[in-house]
Amino acid sequence: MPHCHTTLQSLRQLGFRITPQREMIIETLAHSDTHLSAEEIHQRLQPRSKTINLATVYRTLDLLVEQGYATRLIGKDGKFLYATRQHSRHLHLVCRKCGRTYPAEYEGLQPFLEHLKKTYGFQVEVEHLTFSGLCPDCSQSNLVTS
Amino acid sequence: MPHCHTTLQSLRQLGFRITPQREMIIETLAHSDTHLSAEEIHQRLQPRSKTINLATVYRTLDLLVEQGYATRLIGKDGKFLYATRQHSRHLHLVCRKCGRTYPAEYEGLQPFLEHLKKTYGFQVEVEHLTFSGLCPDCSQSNLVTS
DNA sequence: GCTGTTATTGCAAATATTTGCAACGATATT
DNA sequence: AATATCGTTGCAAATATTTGCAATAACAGC
Ligand SMILES: [Mn+2]
Ligand SMILES: [Mn+2]
Ligand SMILES: [Zn+2]
Ligand SMILES: [Zn+2]
Repeated sequence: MPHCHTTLQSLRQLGFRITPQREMIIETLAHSDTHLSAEEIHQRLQPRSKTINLATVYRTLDLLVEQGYATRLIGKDGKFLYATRQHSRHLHLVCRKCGRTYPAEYEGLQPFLEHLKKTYGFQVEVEHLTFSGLCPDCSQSNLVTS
Repeated sequence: MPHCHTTLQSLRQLGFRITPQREMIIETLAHSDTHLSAEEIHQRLQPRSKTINLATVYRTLDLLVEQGYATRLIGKDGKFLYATRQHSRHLHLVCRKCGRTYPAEYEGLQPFLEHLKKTYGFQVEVEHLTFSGLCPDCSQSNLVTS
């Protein structure tokens, strides 16, 4: 069963209704191999549905994030982007200076996340963790005199 | 020398101009003990300056984040909030379900950040790191059937 | 202190995201 | 299959954030 169907079933079990709009949005996001903005999802749905509204896309994405089926991150241009949990897992290292994003492995992070779980009872979800800082290129030219 | 002056001097050395607007915005943010939104900063400046524009506040905050003097995070209601680097350092554990933020220590994270530095040359800035996941309360009621 | 250069501002318009509400339709019940 | 319930949608309006541009003013050089 493809993951978008799994998500739909889970949502139904949680008491949410499965509308054609939600089906299309989830399917589009799950089948994309890149992060998508609400606007992009909306445009990709135009051929299939003339009437689907952008607000519905936003609301569905909010629901998915809230329920843990998608993650939201801030794109290079400052707009929100979304991806499903099936999106390959990696850290996002985002340079505050040039805005570029570098993917990175997060395995070494596990011990610390377990520590957080034990100490605070908080379960961090590693999909799409984002760290902000300075990339190699920008580190050289920028020494902050604290 | 108060930290807001340090920031102003650093910005000047980087070639940015020190305008009264920037002074007021930086001072307001640096002296606040909580995260502030652009709108809140703008309102707090009204008594001092009738004409300061909200767009200027946004632009100045962008500059501060870009240059590493402030951090931007997403507040409980989804709006952006800002804080200076002088803001006490801590992790933000943000629950995706209820939206609450739990402060946490980040010391145990250092080894992993050094690993990132060695491996990718990326210098993560720990001020205001944000982890998303499920808080203790919401963990119980929400089991995602993957 | 005056002058020139050019980064920064205010304003208005553009864009991005959220929200109220009445109509609609998914689901459970019969 | 028809009905009732109530979560969801479309639409329009509200709000949040960004951007273009001409006028302004910071600051370096004289
Ligand atoms: Mn990614
Ligand atoms: Mn904080
Ligand atoms: Zn960079
Ligand atoms: Zn919670």
